[in-house]
Amino acid sequence: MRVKDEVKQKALFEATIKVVNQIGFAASSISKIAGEAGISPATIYIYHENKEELLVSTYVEIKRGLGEALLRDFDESRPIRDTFKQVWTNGFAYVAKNRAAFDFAEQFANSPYSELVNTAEVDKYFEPLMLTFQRGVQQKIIKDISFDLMSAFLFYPLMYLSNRRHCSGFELTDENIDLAFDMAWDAIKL
Amino acid sequence: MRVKDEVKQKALFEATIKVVNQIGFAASSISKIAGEAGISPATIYIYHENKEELLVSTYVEIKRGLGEALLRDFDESRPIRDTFKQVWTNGFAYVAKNRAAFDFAEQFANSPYSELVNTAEVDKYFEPLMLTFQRGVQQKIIKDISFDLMSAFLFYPLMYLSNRRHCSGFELTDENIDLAFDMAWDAIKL
Amino acid sequence: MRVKDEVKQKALFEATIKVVNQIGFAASSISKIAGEAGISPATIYIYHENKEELLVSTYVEIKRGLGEALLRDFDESRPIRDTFKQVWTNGFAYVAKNRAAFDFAEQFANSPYSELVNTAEVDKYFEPLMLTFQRGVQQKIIKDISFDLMSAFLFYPLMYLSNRRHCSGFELTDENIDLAFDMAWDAIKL
Amino acid sequence: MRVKDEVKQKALFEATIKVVNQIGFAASSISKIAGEAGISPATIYIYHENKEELLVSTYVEIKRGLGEALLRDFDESRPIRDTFKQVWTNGFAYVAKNRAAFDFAEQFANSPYSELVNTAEVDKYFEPLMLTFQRGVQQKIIKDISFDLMSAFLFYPLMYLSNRRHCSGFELTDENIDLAFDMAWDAIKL
DNA sequence: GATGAATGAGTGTTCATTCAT
DNA sequence: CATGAATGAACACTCATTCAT
Repeated sequence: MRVKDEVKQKALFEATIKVVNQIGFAASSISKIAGEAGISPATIYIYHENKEELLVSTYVEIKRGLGEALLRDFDESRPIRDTFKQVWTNGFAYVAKNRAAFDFAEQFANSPYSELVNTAEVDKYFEPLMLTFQRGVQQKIIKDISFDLMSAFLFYPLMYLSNRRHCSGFELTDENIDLAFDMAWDAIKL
Repeated sequence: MRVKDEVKQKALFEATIKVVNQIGFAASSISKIAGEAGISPATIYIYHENKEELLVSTYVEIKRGLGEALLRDFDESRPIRDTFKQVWTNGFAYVAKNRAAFDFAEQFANSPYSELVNTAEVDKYFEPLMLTFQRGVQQKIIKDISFDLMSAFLFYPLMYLSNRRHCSGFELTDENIDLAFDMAWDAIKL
Repeated sequence: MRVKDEVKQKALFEATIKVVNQIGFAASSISKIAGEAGISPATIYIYHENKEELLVSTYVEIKRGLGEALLRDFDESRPIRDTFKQVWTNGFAYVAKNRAAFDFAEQFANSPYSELVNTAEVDKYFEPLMLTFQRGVQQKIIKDISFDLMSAFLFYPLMYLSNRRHCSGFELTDENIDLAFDMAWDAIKL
Repeated sequence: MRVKDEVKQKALFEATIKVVNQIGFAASSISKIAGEAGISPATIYIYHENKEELLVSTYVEIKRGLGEALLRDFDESRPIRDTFKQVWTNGFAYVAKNRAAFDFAEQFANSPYSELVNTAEVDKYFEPLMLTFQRGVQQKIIKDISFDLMSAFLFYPLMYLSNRRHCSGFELTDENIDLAFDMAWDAIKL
């Protein structure tokens, strides 16, 4: 893979997301993605080793963007609850702005492709959150639980509530988002 | 005339689940499922209209079993917290016993196939839970929230914690399960 | 093949004709014909050895009916031109009443299945015409030509003009039919 | 990028004709045609949208060739009878040289595929004949009949007499061809 | 006599990928 | 760098036919 045209690279990511969201993982094909991106199927193989690598790197790219978004205005000096609330709000804002990318990631994460992801790389994008969580535990503000357990009541509900497939009834108003955060905080706070 | 074989019917469901779990939704094919079930691909079309219907009915069958499992020893006369705790425990017990079915359902629910499910039929299996939830709200034991919002902090964390793809770090010991339930209850209780 | 239910036998012929006309030879299948006839595919094999034999015998049955129709009111004692004119009129009347059967025969006759027909048996149904033709030649009323050559200008134009696929512009009014016969007769008369 | 191969294109047409003639429309398949042409079934889809389009375009190509052949040495300045005689002779010459193509066209024209043909395009190839016919009617050399009616006694008998399936008894000698033309002319001349 | 279950072989078509240009 | 041509392998699905009931 020779990196040359960054515009094309980006168009390719977007086409991949669009096609997968429109017709699903199973029906998505290299030629359809190429068609959507306005390039030849053969050209994809200049930018990506194979189909698998295209999908995985698209996912990682999304995760990178999500990590960036969640950490916007991140300020460790503020109280831990405020920090998490900011992340929570950022999360819903990201979904509102990047619905397609989010939907793709949800589908991807539940497919066997997800096993091919370099988890260390992805985790890196969320490291500050991990550290803040640990600080919260040490300061006895958060329950003495594992990161997974906290995620189950913080990040995962966020995803559930944002997922239109699962949760069409939840309106993403500021009020509702605040209400939901209170619930999440009740779950994890000591 | 030979009689339609219920054993074969069941073997087909199990083969479908197994294949999808092993190689994923996208790579699963009728012929692979048939091979796993030890029958001819053509035979599948005697039992199911097409691939879609095979997958959907497999999912609905799993959901039926899950509903049944969650409602085991269901007793509305007990305190609402106890009722939910029972459901919670039943849920983890179901996953422990039916890991494959659970994994299939997780993948299915995040695929576009999920749009083909008759949601009314599936919801029916979980109706008593809905009613208990509503009773909890009326009795001011549970926060005044929608069913979706409660699910985000009760059923969905259960699934997350049970999902080995997402959450390999959480050990499903009784202790951990109890701890997690406390968190869920903290989130939804008034 | 055990002949048992003549009603079913007839329904089978009609279903065969209908299906072939609706979807064409290539797409016609035993199961579709069985469906149209309201019986099981397996039952067809009680009445017919295989698909081929079903189609061929349907064709022969049609030809029998056509022969019968053409020879209605056949009277060798009348002038030869009148005899042929009667046959000509009968032919168009047959098509008007048995459009489906006619269309089937046209499709069949141009397929390789036609090679499987016992031509001697079919020719038998049209023998009186052959004899009248020969009489016409002997009496020097008709040109000294082969039966094939006469057919090319008598029976075949009849079929062409009746074939909606080829000839949608020709209206089958009595006047047009008379006019066309005059042309046919001009061609073959001495 | 490899260049689309015109030789392959032609081989494909010929293979299509050959297979259809050998085993019939109903039994002809893409893979058999590909096998005959010495290419992969998938390659056919580079040259043709689908099976239907392959068959239809093969037919149109044949019709184009037939039109060209019929109009060889076409000279409107000669007497109308001579013009038609020339066309008639050309027709039999075409069949003699292109038996396979002719047989394919006969089968095709009697199949439901024929409905997919752009008739305007095909008619164009035969337009000069149409005009000559109209001139003949105006000059009161030919009966005042429709083009269809004339075809029934000119082109169609030509096809019948050339069709080995229908007409094995007619020998295509010059003498017989002349004799048959006299009959056709008797039918249509005023 | 009648039929639904069963299947191996086949259908038209699309796939991910390679390669010559 | 980019691509259209090419393909073996696979796809979902239907076929004609058999057979136990």
